[in-house]
Formats: sequence, C-alpha cells, structure tokens
Amino acid sequence: MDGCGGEKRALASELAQVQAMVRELEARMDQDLPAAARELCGELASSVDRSIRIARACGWYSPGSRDGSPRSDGAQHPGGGGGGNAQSKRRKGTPCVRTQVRVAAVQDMAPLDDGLSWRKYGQKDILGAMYPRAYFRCTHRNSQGCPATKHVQRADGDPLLYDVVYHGAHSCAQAAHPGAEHLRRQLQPEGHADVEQSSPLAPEAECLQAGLEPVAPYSFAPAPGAGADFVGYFPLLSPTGLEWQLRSCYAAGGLGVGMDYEPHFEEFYKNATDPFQWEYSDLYAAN
DNA sequence: CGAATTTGACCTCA
DNA sequence: TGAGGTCAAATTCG
Repeated sequence: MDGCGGEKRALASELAQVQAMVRELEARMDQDLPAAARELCGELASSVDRSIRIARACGWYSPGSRDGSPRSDGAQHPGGGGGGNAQSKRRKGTPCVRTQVRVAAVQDMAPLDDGLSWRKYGQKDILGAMYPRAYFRCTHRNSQGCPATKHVQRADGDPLLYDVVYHGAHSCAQAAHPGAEHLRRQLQPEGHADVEQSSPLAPEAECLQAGLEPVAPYSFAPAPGAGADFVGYFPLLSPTGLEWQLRSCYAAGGLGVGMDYEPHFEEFYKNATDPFQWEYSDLYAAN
C-alpha cells in the first residue's frame, strides 16, 4: 500500500503536531482557558484533516484493506452497559452499512438535530443499557421511499452524550442537503463505514451513509448562547466514520477533554510511521 | 385535521 | 427462546 514515503513523513509530522496540540490543549484547559482551548481545537481539527488527506492520497483508506481481527459492534458501543450486541440481530435485506457517531447535546436542547427530518417509529429498552434506544426513519420514507434510518441511544455514562447509528442513505430530497452531501463524499468512496457482519456486500452496495450534519467537520460548534458553563455541543464526526468523541466537561468544574479511543491515539502516536495500522486492525475490524 | 409520537405486539435471527 | 428491530393502532400535538 505504499510508495508514499514522503507522505508518510508528512503524516508523521502532522501527527506529531497533533500530539503537541493535544498537550497544549490540556495545558490550556488546566489553566481554565476555554476560549483558547477551543481555538486550539480548531487547529487540531485542521491538522487531523490534513492527516486524513495525506492518508487518502496514499490509498490507505480502502475498505478492502481491513483485516479480519475481531472487533464487535458491541465493543464500539461506549459503555453500552455491557449490553447485548445491538447489531447482531439483523433482518434479511436490512442495510448492512452504517455510520456510528457520538454526539453531545446541550441539556434541554434538542439533542440530535442533524438538519434532516426524521420520524420516530419505535423505542426499545436495551438489555443492560440504562436508557432506551429510539428508532427513527426518514420522514420521506412513504412519500419518496427513502430508506434512511437512525438509532439513537443515550450513553450510560453521560446522559448528555448520545450514540447515533445511521443506516442507509437518503434517497429523498434531503439527500441534497449540504451536510448530508458532505458526509457522503467523505465516507462513500472509501467505504468508511462499519460493515455489518461478514456477509457479502453486493446487495447492500447502495446502502451508503445517511445524512448527518457536521456543521463543519471536526469543528466545534458551541451551542448558541452557551456561556462559561457550556457543555460541549460537538457534532464531531470522525473522518473515518467511527466515533471519536472530543468533549468538554467544563460544566462539571474540571475542564477536560476526553477522547474515546484515547489508548488508540497513544498507540497512533507511538507508531506514527505506520499510522493506519492500528486503525485497520483495531478500529476498522468490525467483524 | 393532518402529522408526529407513543407503545404494545409482532417479526427475525442467533 | 430471548433480544433487537419494526409495525401499526391509539394518542397527542400544532
């Protein structure tokens, strides 16, 4: 997959920069400088973005390059309460490609307004999970036959965090939504979605990623009116379509950034010369 | 009054 | 058989 020596070096350098910025971020947060921290987050996002581009340029983003090491969906469900594997039960013909994101919502605000219209069609208590899972489908399912659905569940550990799993692509007019389009462009070509089960992809090839509105990918969008006490409203979509979570715990008193996959990042940095190794083996292996 | 939500029942799969 | 996912009638909302 290579012949990208220069890019590798550029990527390693970029990642080193990211690492430095993370440290700086921690420092700023320790100093109680949320504005400065947020500014740094923007730079951080840009740097990550550049890294992704470099990786793409080298073709390190290829759906087929994933190895087969085990990583269940359940493992991706943070906390998940150790509950059952939500995706293990799947109907025949159900879309097998999905996107999972994690978002933090501001209390008393509609949590997951992703700019698209959804209609709730069910809710279910999930074994081992503290909160029920809500099921949404595209409002235009009937009128336009749009197959997009999403599942939303509160994270056990933090009631302000939601795990959102998108299934299928919008085939309705909403598909033209800029946010949805952006996401599709980001994810579709590289197939950066978790692929369910190991069944052949063929029949589900059209099941692309559904609409999500990353206000600006990897950027932070503090809630309107959020003051000193704002709890991050970070619709942060990882470029890989996996769930990163970069959140602020400022309201709780201690300002801190928690990043899911923190261990992976550490490893990421350590092995910056082959940065995507862990990604494929650890993160991408959904099966 | 139409659209959205709620919720118990049913379906599918492992 | 149990658990997740979906259906659809009843209810609520704007």
